[in-house]
Amino acid sequence: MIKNVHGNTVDHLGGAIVAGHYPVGSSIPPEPLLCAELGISRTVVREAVKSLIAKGLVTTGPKVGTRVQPSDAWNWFDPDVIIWQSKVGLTPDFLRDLQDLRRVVEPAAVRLAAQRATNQDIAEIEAAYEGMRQAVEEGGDYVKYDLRFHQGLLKACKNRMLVQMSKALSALLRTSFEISTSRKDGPRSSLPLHRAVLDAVIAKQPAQAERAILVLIDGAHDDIEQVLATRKHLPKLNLPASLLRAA
Amino acid sequence: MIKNVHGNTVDHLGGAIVAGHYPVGSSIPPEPLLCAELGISRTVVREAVKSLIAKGLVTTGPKVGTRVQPSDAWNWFDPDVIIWQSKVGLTPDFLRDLQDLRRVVEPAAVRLAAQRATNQDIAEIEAAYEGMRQAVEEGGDYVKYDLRFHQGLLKACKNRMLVQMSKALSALLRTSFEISTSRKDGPRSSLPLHRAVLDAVIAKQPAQAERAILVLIDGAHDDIEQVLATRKHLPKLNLPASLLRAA
DNA sequence: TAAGGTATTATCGTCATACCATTAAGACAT
DNA sequence: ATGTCTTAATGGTATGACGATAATACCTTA
Repeated sequence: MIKNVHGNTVDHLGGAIVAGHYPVGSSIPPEPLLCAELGISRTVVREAVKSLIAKGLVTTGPKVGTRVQPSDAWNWFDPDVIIWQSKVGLTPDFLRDLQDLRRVVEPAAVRLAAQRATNQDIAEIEAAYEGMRQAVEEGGDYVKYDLRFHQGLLKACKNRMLVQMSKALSALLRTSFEISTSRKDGPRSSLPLHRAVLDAVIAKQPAQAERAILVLIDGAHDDIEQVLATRKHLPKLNLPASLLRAA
Repeated sequence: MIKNVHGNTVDHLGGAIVAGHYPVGSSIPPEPLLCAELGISRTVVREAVKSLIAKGLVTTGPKVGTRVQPSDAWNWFDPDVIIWQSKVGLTPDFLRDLQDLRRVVEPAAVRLAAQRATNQDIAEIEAAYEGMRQAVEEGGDYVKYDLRFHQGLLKACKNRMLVQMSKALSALLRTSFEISTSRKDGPRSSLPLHRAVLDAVIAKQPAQAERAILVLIDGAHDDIEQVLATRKHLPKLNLPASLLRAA
């Protein structure tokens, strides 16, 4: 953590921008200032800014400085952008967008997975399921295997775009899973739902698999809604840092 | 073209990587070599590489050099990556991935649009439709307005992620539209289908809108399949450069 | 006074050089 | 044959200089 100057700088600036620290359309401090503030050389600042440009967060130009782009120009599927947004707080808007996305992507993905999954894919998902089952019965990291289960599904549909999305979704999935897990008998009750999805995929029954995962997703959706409702007095929902390290 | 050294360098390297010029997992030439080959300073090379890292194309490390990442680690929703892939040739695989994606995203987006579109959104889509109609009857750039029509729909669903996707999809949409347009009475016959989608959105009938756009998509899908079949002897389908400038 | 062109200046863009840090690979010893 | 050490290749960081560009201020002129 003490080294990695470039990575830290990108994180710092990207996080600050996503956090709304710099108003959209305005310029962030000029390069020399950033050098001084962060105690780094101009080289690092410039390379960090280049990374931010590639992620669509800013544009640059002589005399105009480095300007923050409107948020709909950002590359919202960039894992870093998702992480930063998660860190600054999962606003209801952001959660709704991600829930929409999940409801769009996952059913379609399992439909494809039921048609295209290889034995290898199925073995991996089965292993993840086994991990979940063990976590319920003997204790263990349930969320970890839950994540692996869903990412296995996304991977099994053999579509690069959808696989890419699984990375972006992972932040939401973690949140979603953490919330579900923290509720009463979450894991134990959702285990059979997962089993149903997996069985349908193994049986190559796309429609059935889609129905099964919709149950799962809508359940998670309800959980999140409830938690948001009870925390409505808070402007935003902060995640423990531990949730954000895995993407 | 004579200036913009950084942009040109990113394009050059990114294009070469996506084109498979450097085998996955191997290293691209060391920085000093690239400086010599491209006649640029090391600063530019390094900043370009940082951009490529941000797009997920490569990783770097001392002694190991700059290594090309496997293609499923790339940020496939980055407009540049899409452009480069389009330039190198739309392989059947890539087209299939994009078709899948379109079939997943657009129906869902239209469903949401039918629920959330503002009058402003509808006015824009209506204007695009009017452009299409005029292009059919009096001649004009049909594809331009077709694109605008579909992007208007994506925009109307008020979801940042889906809007983002519209940018990535635009390369495919252009191809798709160009192909459809080049077939018999494509535009004239698809005009009423577009009208049906728009009417359903205006009437706030999500299910109906979804059905309507599925007809549209599957029609385009068939057209592309046919064109691919007749060109099967070609390893890839090259696009005219003129199609690639708009993303 | 108002309008338009010109000079100034702030800021990024590019280049060049030097030195540091990391690590893969090969030499060496056990 | 295996583990350890040295080393050299490569990227990482720092610094300084100059060019290019666009916003701003200023100055000229009608």
